[in-house]
Amino acid sequence: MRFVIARCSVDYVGRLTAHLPEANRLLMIKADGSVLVHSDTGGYKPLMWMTPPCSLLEGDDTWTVTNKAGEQLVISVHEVLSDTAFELGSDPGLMKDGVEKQLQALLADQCHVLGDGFTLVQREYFTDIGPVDLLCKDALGAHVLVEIKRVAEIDSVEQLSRYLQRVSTVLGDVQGVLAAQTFKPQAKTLAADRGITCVQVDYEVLKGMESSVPTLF
Amino acid sequence: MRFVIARCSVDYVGRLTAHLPEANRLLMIKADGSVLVHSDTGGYKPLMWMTPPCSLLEGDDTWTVTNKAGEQLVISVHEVLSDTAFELGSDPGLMKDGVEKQLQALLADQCHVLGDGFTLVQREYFTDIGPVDLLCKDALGAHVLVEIKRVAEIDSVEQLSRYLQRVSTVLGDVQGVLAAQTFKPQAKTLAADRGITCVQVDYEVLKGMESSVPTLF
DNA sequence: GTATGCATTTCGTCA
DNA sequence: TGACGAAGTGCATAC
Repeated sequence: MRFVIARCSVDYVGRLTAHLPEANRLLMIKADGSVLVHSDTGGYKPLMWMTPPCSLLEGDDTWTVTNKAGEQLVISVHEVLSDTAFELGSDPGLMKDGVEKQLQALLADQCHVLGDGFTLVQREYFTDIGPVDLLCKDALGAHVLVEIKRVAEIDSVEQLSRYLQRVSTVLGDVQGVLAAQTFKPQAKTLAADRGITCVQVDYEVLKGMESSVPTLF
Repeated sequence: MRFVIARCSVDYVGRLTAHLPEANRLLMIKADGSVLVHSDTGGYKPLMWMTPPCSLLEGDDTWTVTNKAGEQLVISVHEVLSDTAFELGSDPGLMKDGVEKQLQALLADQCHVLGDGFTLVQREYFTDIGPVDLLCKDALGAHVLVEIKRVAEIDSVEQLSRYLQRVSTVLGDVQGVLAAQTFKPQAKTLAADRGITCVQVDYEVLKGMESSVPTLF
């Protein structure tokens, strides 16, 4: 990885055009060829960048970064304050826990929390417009489609509505359940309007319940 | 801005939990307090980060970054390979051209490209479920709602559908037009199903047409 | 402060 | 490769 501190102006021409006036910034060139232009504020996101694969043509005082699609980052380097490089080696990558897939796995195991007497028929039930997170049956044996989100927004209700409409032509009358850790007010309102049940779930509680099962015996 | 090259392991506990095993990485501490952990690959996005406002507590070999919500980034620094800092000063910020707002302005001026004899009634027409990009009238004087996207996806159709349903109670029968530079197939299909017209627009052409008008006289 | 929608979204997965 | 959905989405803006 190479770090250049430079007084520079930058232009991006690609999906949009953008211009950065002259100022001191960090230019970061990664081993994979990607280039990031960072300022001292506005964490996380670079002011401008080019994602790999791309190539850097380093001229006398103009650097040009080009990718496959022909998008360009043109950096005019007016003064170099520092130019250093380090060999970092490859990164082992990171482990995540708590995202939607985990929630889906937990709810597949414990779908009774979604409704009284609910049993799992299938996880990732595929329709021709996409996969439904869970297909369950309620206590009376009627089918239930379950959509799982970390945060349920209005789009989640629309998505489940489409599934319900689609699946009803195959399975007949089907209920809908939207399960999430948090619900946006609009989502709750629209869900109620569509006859969709909202079930708030707690990831930590679900995880605790699951881990308690194997340790009990 | 401070740059530390270090052999470190990192843990994030917040909206999810994540762990980075020991490896050489760049730790970037910005003037606004934000902390970014970058590896030598995977451009643009840091492996882990904390966005401002947040505070860094620098212990002997453990750095702890905490934000208002109580989320934490815990960095175990095993070996520091480099530790430098630069005063970059504030950034003048960047100029953008070509995003949705620009497209909206251009189409407001040239709404005839959206349909024969279309005239603009109002830009950013506010409804109680949100603003409609353009309210137009067609050649016959009937109202038309226009939703503008750079890329039209299925959600764009849902969004316009909601507006149409809402506005129809006020303005009576209303047509819908979805204008975008590119359309996802699903969006086109659903739009056709809902009786919504899709109009593909070219940003460069619109811009050329607009700039030609004032220079003609 | 909360809610809403855009983003050069980026990023993964799967057909 | 293209399409689709999630993201610790981040981020600006309107209410």
